Amino acid sequence: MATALPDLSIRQLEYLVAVSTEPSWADAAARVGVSPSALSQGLSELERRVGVPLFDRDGRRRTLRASAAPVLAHARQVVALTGDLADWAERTRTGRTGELRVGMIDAAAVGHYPEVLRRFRDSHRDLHLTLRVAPSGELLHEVEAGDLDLAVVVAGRARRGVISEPLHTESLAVFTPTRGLPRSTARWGPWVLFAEGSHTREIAEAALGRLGAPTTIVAESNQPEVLRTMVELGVGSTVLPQVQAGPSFGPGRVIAERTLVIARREGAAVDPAAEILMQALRAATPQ
Amino acid sequence: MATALPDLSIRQLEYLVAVSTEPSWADAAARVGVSPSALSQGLSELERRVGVPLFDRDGRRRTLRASAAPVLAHARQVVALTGDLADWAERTRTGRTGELRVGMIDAAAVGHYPEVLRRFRDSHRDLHLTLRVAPSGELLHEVEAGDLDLAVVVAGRARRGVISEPLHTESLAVFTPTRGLPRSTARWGPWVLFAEGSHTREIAEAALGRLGAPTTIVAESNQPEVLRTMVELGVGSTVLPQVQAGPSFGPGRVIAERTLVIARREGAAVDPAAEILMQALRAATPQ
DNA sequence: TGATTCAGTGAAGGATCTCTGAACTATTCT
DNA sequence: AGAATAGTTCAGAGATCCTTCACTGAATCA
Repeated sequence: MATALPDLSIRQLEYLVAVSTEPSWADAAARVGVSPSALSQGLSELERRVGVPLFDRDGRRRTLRASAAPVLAHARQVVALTGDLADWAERTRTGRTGELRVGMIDAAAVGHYPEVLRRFRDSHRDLHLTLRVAPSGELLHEVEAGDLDLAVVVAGRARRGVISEPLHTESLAVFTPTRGLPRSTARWGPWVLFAEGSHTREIAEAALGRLGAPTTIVAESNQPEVLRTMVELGVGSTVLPQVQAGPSFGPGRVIAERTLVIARREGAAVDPAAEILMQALRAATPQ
Repeated sequence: MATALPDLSIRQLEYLVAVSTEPSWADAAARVGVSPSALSQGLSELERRVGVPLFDRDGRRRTLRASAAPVLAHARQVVALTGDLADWAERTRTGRTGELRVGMIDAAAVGHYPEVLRRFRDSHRDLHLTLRVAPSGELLHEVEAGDLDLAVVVAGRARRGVISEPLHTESLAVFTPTRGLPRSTARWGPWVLFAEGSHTREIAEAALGRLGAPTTIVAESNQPEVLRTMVELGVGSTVLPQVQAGPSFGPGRVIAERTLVIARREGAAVDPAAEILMQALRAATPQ
């Protein structure tokens, strides 16, 4: 039962299979890419470890004994299984199989990287990719909990257990219902901003504070669509990244920057598929 | 397809299985009888060879990732298969399974070693043992052709491709229908002997020639039973080993010796079961 | 808060494996 | 008989694997 298992190497089993298939040992050695000497020694070692005679000597030739059939069958099976495993590993390494859970804030998913996502999805058909779009805070929480392999969020306070890598910096600008902004920042506002807890809102509020503008909030939402509509209706001004302002507004007045980062759970091994997607994200980022 | 297979050692796969079963790596190391360090290094090496991350780091602890499941399944399967192989090897090594083809001349099978055969058969129930009883010449031919693993025959001319080992020497004696043998060897005979081609007949004829006895043959058979009956009927005298003369005759006059040998095919690996039977034969031989 | 213990890692060193290349031997071919 | 073929053995280089020992991070205890 709990017999110590003989430490047969896959290599030796391959030798055995090769010898059983090829006409001569020299051919077999060539097939497994090794010198005839190594093959000979390896098979002697295999025989020693199994502890049962496997070959008959016919002059200088060694031939497989009939009684070695079970060993040969074992070798074939293990070699085949290892081949399957190698295939699986190769697919996993190239991100062509497995599972990948990605989180992105809406600006990343819809504004900056929709093409990257589409291409990645296309070229990894068998990869089970799930994309979750939510505000940074929520996504970071899920990364921390191990529910996401990867997330693109707005940089904020460092969060323990999560490491992040800067990806893209963009400016935040003020957009107003009227044609221009008042000269005096004291007459800016009131505001229609992202909801409490949003990193971008924190950045905007801090910037407005520095500029001496009042920070009266008259409406909030996490949907930029909603914010834009409010502005169009004249409810107030908003602070948005360019990509989310849409074409109906002018260029806007830049008041701050925000940085998108790739966040991953600390200590988690980097899944090959995640690595590939990260490469693609970096490559698709201007500058 | 023809991807080079990673040379995963059975050892490393055992480590993986142990780690998946035991609560801590230290326990796992103890179970496979190795230092924690060796286990740690072995698993790192396994991970490197598979080329896919298998563990997550949780502080100083490493835990199996869910995505490593296929590797673990592979490891379990290969370890189980290797266990089966080890069992088979153990059974084969102790002669408890497999096949063994043995040849014996009748004197050996019926006279000298019936008990050895019975005991061997009893203690190796699952061994497929076939026993062929025939004259030495035929048996040697079959040994040479690889149809027998082992034969007990009368020593004769060396035959190429067959090696033999002396087992037992016994005397050949003359048995006559009358109470005694004539003084003069010239009046011995006529003879009832083993058939042409028998080693024992050759030995007997040579001995009779040396003694100056006539070698007129009046009957021949390979069955000692037949020879004995002929002698009882007064057809002639015979030359037999003691064991085949039977109790109805006196001690007989010793005129020669013959040697029983164990013959095996040259170059053929010694089957463990054959080795065990040979031991038993040697042990059962007096002197 | 700091000491202690536990689980695992990393480096050094030695034993063992396993490969290559070269010399060698038995067999087969011509 | 001599050459060619097939396989083995040997010595040595390099890889691998294991042990010991020192160490770190985390958890626990006081």
